[in-house]
Amino acid sequence: MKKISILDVVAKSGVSLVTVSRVLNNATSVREINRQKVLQAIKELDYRPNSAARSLARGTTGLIGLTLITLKDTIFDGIVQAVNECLEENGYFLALSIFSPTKGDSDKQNNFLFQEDRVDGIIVLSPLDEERYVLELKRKKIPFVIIDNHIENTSALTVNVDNYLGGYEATKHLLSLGHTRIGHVSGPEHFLSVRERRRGFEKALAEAGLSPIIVSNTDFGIRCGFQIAKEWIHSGTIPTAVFAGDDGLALGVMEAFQSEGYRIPQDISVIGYDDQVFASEIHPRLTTIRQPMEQMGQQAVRLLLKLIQGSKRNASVLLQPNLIVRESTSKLLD
Amino acid sequence: MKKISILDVVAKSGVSLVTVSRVLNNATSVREINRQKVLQAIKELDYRPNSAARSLARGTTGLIGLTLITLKDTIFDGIVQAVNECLEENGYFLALSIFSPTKGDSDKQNNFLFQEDRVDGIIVLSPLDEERYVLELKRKKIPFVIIDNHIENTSALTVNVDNYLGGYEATKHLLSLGHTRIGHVSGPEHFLSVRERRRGFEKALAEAGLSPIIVSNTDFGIRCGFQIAKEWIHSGTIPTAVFAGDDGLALGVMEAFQSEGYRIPQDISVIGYDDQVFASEIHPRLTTIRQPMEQMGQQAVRLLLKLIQGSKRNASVLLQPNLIVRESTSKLLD
DNA sequence: TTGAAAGCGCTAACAA
DNA sequence: TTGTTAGCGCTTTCAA
Repeated sequence: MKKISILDVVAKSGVSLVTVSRVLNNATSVREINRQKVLQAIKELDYRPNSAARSLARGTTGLIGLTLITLKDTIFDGIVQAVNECLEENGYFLALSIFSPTKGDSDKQNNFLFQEDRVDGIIVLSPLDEERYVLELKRKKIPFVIIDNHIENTSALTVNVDNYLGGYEATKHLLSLGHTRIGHVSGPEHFLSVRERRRGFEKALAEAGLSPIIVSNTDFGIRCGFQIAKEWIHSGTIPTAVFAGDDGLALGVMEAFQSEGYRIPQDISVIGYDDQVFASEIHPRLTTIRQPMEQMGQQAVRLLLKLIQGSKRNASVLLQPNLIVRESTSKLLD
Repeated sequence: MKKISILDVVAKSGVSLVTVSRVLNNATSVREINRQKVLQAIKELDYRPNSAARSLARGTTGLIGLTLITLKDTIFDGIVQAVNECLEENGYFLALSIFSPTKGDSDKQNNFLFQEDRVDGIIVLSPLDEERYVLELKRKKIPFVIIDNHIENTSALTVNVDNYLGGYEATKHLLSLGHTRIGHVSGPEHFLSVRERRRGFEKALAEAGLSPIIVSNTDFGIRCGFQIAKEWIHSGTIPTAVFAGDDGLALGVMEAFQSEGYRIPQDISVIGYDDQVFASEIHPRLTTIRQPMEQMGQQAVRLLLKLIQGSKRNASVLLQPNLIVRESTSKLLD
């Protein structure tokens, strides 16, 4: 039993190969009766066109790649789901690929899905080794868009969320609740997003005529937040509100204060960043800054498809984050 | 500037097309001097073979697909990384695909990466609509392996972890710490894994001549665990140790007890299941049952490649979970 | 509205 | 060790 091809459809339907091809591609110039014959034959044979042959003849694959560095970050889900849906609507398929630069030596770094012309374009999600990555894609002339890029003034097309604004809004929220003793824990300095969030934080405080009560930077994650907050407590500098640079840090900070007998939010308000899955599940539910995942995915697809269609004059996108007020922040009690 | 093809390499190197092809495929039968000429030409032209043409000529794609239902589950990362690495070692590429059955109506359900012969085989990770999925893959004659299947006595090749054993070991751990008043919160009954874990739990207790102090089943997740534990507390039935059916439930249970003034693990021990990323980061760090992700990935690849190579007599794999003792469980104090 | 013919870029017999 | 010759299965001019 061999693989059935278009020729089998030709034989069964009685029309020419070209006509079958036309039906497959929804060409209008096919008499309805012939179209039905073809459709019938296709159904009976359970025929599906060979994609390699199609790609070869057309010069395109209908596949869009999206590279991820990890599956451990639950905020990616929203972006990827949106990209998936959006591509589907446009007749493309999505293929995700894990790309951890730790693994790939510069030699074998092209040893992944996109070494060859397997995709028509790529969406790069929060790349680690961005510079080299961009260079490689440009050299291969693969259309691409970066979501959440880390390099300032990149020449690549990007979709980003305004981290400065996020930090600003988070801090304004704490200020609006009456807090004046506000601390900040942030992630590693070398992330552009980290610096931007802090800049927004400082700007909001400055506008209120205040200074941060305490600021620490560390790595992302629950344990780092925990440790920093413990240090604060032991140093005797206790803020009434904390802006944490990510939800993991926020959770760690809450745990640390709680373990020392402080109540959240009655004694100390905490706001996070990202709206990870756990943010809305823990107790108290975490107030945080949410990045508009759906929009990020949609905009990236929109940009990429325009790029593929040869459009010039495309512009990078900067989206706005949203404040999600939940239970971990409250009015300052006196 | 048009796309360069093998013909350009032929022109530049001076040897025949077939020889170039042989060099590309590492055939041994090429004189070293010619091989060098070809390699040189390839380098100068920055030539890379067209994968569609290759696939068409060879009849295989060199791509393996892996379907995920969500990126919100951090335990998938280990499996996917292992699969990625393992495939690479075997000369294959990995393409992940999101497949949420909620989206796909039965009509357009084939409207995803694997509708056509785009991959040589598929690894299905924890499918939701397993039955239909399996049927579809069989109909299309795509070789596949399921990791973490939910249907008992499936005819498909599977890689699973022994959930019965996991539940048993978790409970033995609590027993070995001297606990006798042990409760269990589990996920939805319709998951095979949920039933198996509970069976192991009950078996271990029975062997010790004990009965569960309290058992509840609910949905997975932090909030459900929180709620159940609150109910227990209000009902006045307080265990000294809890086996939670997943880490989210465990965290929720801990939060609930802590919020009522109980200390973990001094007053109550809690053990989870899965070893999610947060399990080792929260305070106290969660004792849990870990599924051997790397092995799962490796075994799935091994099975799938054998299947693709036409091997008969392949057997499904059942792996053993591991107890990870951390800080959320301790000896019963009296 | 249809069809014949010429590729798309590569691999794989089969000879030489 | 090399090269010649057919395809792989489909799309796409170009005529009819």
